[in-house]
Amino acid sequence: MIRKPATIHDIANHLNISPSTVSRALSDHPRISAATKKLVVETARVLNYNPNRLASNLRKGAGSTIGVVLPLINRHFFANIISGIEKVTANRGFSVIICQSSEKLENEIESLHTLLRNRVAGILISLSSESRDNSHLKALKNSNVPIVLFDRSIEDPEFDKVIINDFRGAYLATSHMIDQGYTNILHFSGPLQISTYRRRFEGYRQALLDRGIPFDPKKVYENVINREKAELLTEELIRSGLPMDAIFSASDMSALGALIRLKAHHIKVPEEIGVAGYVNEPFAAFIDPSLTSIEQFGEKIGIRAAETLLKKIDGSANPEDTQLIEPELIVRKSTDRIIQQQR
Amino acid sequence: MIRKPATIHDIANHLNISPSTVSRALSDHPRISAATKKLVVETARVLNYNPNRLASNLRKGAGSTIGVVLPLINRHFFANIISGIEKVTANRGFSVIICQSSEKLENEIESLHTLLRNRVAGILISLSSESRDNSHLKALKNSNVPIVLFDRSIEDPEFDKVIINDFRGAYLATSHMIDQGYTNILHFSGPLQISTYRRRFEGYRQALLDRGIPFDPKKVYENVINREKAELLTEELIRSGLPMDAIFSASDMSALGALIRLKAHHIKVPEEIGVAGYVNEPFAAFIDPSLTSIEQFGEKIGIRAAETLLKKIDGSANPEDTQLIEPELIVRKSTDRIIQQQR
DNA sequence: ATAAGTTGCGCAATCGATTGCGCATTTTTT
DNA sequence: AAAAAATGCGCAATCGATTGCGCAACTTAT
Repeated sequence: MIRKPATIHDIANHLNISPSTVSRALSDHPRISAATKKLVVETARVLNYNPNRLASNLRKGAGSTIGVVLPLINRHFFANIISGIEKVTANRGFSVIICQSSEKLENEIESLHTLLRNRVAGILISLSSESRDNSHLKALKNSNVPIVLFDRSIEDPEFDKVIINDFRGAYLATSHMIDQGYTNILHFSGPLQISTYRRRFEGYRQALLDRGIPFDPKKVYENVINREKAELLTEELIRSGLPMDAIFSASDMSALGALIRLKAHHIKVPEEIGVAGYVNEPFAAFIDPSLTSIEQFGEKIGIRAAETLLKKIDGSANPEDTQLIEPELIVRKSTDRIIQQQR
Repeated sequence: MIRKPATIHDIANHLNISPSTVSRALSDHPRISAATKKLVVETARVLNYNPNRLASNLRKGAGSTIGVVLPLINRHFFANIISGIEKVTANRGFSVIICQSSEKLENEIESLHTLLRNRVAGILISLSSESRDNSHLKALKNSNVPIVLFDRSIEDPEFDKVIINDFRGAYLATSHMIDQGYTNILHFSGPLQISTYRRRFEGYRQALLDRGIPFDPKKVYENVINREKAELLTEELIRSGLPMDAIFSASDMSALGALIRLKAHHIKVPEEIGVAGYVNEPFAAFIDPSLTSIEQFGEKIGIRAAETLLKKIDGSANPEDTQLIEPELIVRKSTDRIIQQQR
C-alpha cells in the first residue's frame, strides 16, 4: 500500500484545528496551550508524522544540512574526518551531504554547485591537489554560505580553517631521530609547492638546525610520495653508497618503500638505519619493523571543523581564523634503537 | 555583501517574461521557442542562477538525494563502498546523505527518520551488528521509499540486496590452503549468528568436505574477531601443542594476531604453518609475511547497490532480489609454501 | 466596572519551482 | 477560405511548513 507521509494538515484535520497551530505546537510556541500541544504531539505520533525538511528549509531559507567536499573518501585519514563530522552534526540535528572531488578541480567546483543547489547551511571543504586557483572559493564568499576549510587549505586569512601543525609533526619526528643518535637524516618529501609537504620540510629543517646539525638541501628528495618511487630511490641510494643513517619520509607509503628495499639489502632497521613515516596509516603498526609515524587525529579534525562551522552557522561565535591541530609522534621500532624493542 | 541566490523570478523580471516560461525553458520544454530558451539560459548564467533543490524537490514530491546508512565510515571496506556509491550518484545528479549508525540499532533507526525527513529518493543501508529485529525496515516498506540493502542484510526476500558471496570466499581460501598441502586447518571465526561469519564458516567446511578432509567442529573457534583475542588464542594453541598446520581466519585482524604470536615463537609462516585472513585490509600486503586474504571489492558493491537503487527509483527495472558479488582470493606469502616467495 | 494586558488560535502570505489549463497567434490541413 | 492543429506563453494552484498580524475570550489592573 502506497501512502504519502503525513503532513501538519493531516494532524490539523484530525483535531479540527489549523495547521498553524499544529506547527506552533510542534515547535513549542509559548502561545499554544499545554493541552493542545499534548494532543498535537500525540496524534503526530499516531499518524507517524515526520516533518518535511524540504518544506521547512525552503520556508526558513536553508537550514539543516551541511555539505562536505573532500578529495577522496576511501582514505583512512579522510574517512576518519567524515566520521568526526558526522558525530558532531548528527547530535545537532544536521544531515551531511558528502561529495568527492577525486582530486579534480572540476569535480570540486561541481560539488560546490550541488551543495549550493541543496541550500546547505554551511560547507566543509578540503581542497583537491589540483586546486591552485581559488576563485571558486572566493565566489562562495559572497553567496553568504558559511565555510570552513580543513586539512588542505589556502593561505587566505579570509577563510576559517582547521589544519594540522605539519611543521610540528615533522619537527617532532626529526628531533626524535636525532635523540636516537641519527645524524645523517634524509628527507623524502612530496611536491614542495603543496603547503602540507612544504611545512613538513620546514619542520625537518628547523629541527636539524636547532640541534646544531647542518641542513643540506641535497638530502631532501622531492616528489617521493608513493611506495614505488620510494623503492626506486632507496635502491639507488643504497647502490650509490651515499652516507646516511636515517630517512624521514613525509608519508607512510614511501617510508614503507624504503623499508622494503633496506630489508632486501639486509640493512638493519633501526640499528643501522632509522626510518620514520607520516600520517600513521593503520598498517604502520603491523609491518615489521613497525613504523614510527605521526598521528594526525583525523576524527578530531572533523569534530573541530564541524563545531567551528556550526558556530558560524548559528552566529554564536566568530571563531579564530586558523585552528591548529597538534599531531603526535608515535614511536615504534623503526627508529627505536636506544631502548631497543624493550617493552 | 550579502546576496540571496537568484531565482527564476529574477530571471523572469530581467526578461519581462513569466516564471513559468523560465522554468520550462530551463527544463527544455518543447512548447518554448528556441529563442526564449537561449535568452533564459544566458541570463541564468549571468545572474549566477542555481536552481533551488529544496523548492524543486518539494514540488515534485522528493527527488534528488539518496540516503546511505552504514555501521562505520572509517573502515576501509565501508569507505570504499561510499566511494563507489558517490561515483554513481554524482553522475546522475543525485546527492548523497551519509549517516553512521556506529553499530547501534538506535542510531540506525534515527538515521532512517532523518533520511525520511529529508524526503530522500531512496535508501541504501547496511545493518548495524545490533540489528536483529527488522521492524524498522519493514516499516520503511509502506513508506514507499525504494531501499536496497548492501553487505549486512537480512534474509527477507522482500528486500533487494547486494551482498558478498562469503561462502565462496571462504571456500576459495580453504581450497587454496589445501592445495598448498595444509591438512589440519583451524578456523578463527566471528559470532556465528551473524550471517557473514556463518557463511564463511560454511564455505570453510564445505571446502574441507569436498577435498575429503574430515570436518572437525573443535577446530572452529568462535568470536575471535580482533587481534587481541587472536593473540591470546594462538598463544594458548601453541602452548597446548594442539596439532595444526594452518589457520584460516574470518578477519585480517585476527589473522594478524595469529601471525604475531607464531612469529614470537619462531614458527615459520608459511613453511610450518599457513595463515590466511579475510577482507584484504590495506595492511595485508605490507606485513611480513604478507597475508593471503579475500578481496571483497567494496567499491564495486557500492556501485552495484547504487545502480540498483537508481533503477528502482526511476522504475526502469525491477532488479533481482539478491545480487551476489564474487570475492577474489589474493594469494600472498603467508600461505605460499609451494612456489615459495619466488617472483 | 472599565481599561489594559494576556492567552489561544486562525488567516493568509511566503519560500522557489513546477505544471494543468487556457488563451491568443501562427501554421497546416481540407 | 474555413476548420483544425500546432506554437508560445501566462495564470494560478500546488508542494508542506512557517510566521506576522489580527481577533476573540479571558484575566488582571485601576
